[in-house]
Amino acid sequence: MATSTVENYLKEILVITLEESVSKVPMGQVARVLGVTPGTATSMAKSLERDGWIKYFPRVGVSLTRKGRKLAMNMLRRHRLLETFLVETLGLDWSEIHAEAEELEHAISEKVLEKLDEFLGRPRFDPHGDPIPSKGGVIQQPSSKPLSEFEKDAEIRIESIIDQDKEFLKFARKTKLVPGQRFKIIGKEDCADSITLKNSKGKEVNLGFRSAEKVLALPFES
Amino acid sequence: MATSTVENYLKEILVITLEESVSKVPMGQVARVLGVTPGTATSMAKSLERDGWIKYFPRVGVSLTRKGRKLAMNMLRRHRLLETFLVETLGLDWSEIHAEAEELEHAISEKVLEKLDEFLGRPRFDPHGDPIPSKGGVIQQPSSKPLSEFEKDAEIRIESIIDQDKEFLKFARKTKLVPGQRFKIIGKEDCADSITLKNSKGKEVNLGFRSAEKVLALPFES
DNA sequence: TTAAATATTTTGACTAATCAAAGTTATAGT
DNA sequence: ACTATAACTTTGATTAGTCAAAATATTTAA
Repeated sequence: MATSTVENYLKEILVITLEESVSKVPMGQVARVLGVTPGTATSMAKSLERDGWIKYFPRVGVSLTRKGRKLAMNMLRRHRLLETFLVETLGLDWSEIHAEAEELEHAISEKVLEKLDEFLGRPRFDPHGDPIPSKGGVIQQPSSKPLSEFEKDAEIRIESIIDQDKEFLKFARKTKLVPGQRFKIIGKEDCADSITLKNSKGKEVNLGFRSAEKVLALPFES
Repeated sequence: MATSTVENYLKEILVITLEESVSKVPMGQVARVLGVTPGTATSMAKSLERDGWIKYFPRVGVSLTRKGRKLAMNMLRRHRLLETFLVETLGLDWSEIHAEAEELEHAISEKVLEKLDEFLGRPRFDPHGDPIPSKGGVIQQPSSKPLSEFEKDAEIRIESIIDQDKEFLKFARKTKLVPGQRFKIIGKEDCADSITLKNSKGKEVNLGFRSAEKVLALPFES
């Protein structure tokens, strides 16, 4: 049986894998999201590999095995169902549910989770708009489309960047135009070939249509 | 902050203290209820004393400090509120809620607990009929006594079931021998160690004295 | 009252998870 | 291409919680 520390490592690795569409997650990133020193992450990676949860590629990163991915998906399901419960049923504030679910997800049994799912009416998205994996670990990603196809005022979440151009990727990174980030389309001028985005901190980004076609995004329900 | 191991030790010490009306709980009993070896219980007792949760009297036993009792009461509150939620809201079976609550009680925050209490309508008794301590740690004990101590022809209302044994709880549920139910004692044979109850629908239940001692009831005036 | 049984404590060892700090390797920018 | 910086790994230490088995104390019963 996995400890809750193991569950956390696997879940975070999965989340990064999904959000950034990568197969190997570098140790530095693992350490950062888990709030541990790099050395801790490295030694944990070895234990996780020993127990068959991940593959560890020294100085490169880690990827989930099938077994690890299955457990991680299950954690994500728990987390998102719990967040839904906390908002829908208990009326907690949007900003506080993450930390709460983070604790509860390790304690709730499969049986209680099932009952909770049923009680909530088998929701397919959590309060953040993220999809809730099914019991079998299948996650239904709503199909994404290029930024250029969204309308003004749409709220979106970046899904992926098609382009491999180094300059553009640098720009994208600098402006936080990376997978997982949320924006609102506050301006769209077809005649001027321009789209303006704004993130939650009020920062604005301008893109031409040619660039906007290279950025895939999902509609986001708040 | 107390780890969940600490929380468990304190809660179990409190439960024994309440159930047996003793002030010091011997280490052997602590070890038994927590499922650890005696040596482990002893070394844990020292840590708990070092951190001010209990007083440890070598070769005699342990008692809770004020600080320890406060935390233990809070754990009992969590446990019983969670059991109530699992039965009332999620419809779990009576016999399975103890183990579930045992896990969740360490993960639920004070804030979520408050919301849960509100959602449930601030119940004062859990599904077993045991009192739920208030937020301040006050517990109201109803003056109930074991079924075995009532006389023939007495009319009673089941108050709580002390035993946690899965088989007995299943039996109790099947025969409606649950908190709130009313019965008349239609037979009591001291020499045969047997008690016979009848409910308002005429259904009869037979219990040996050993089981009857585990069922607390209140005299009921019709 | 003394030996046997029972209860408790001590000792030494182990695992999981962590950190700090030193050592190693890769990357990036002139 | 070479060095400075960033990323990663190793090493040695710590804490919580546990067990097995040996040592000690207490209780019980003959």
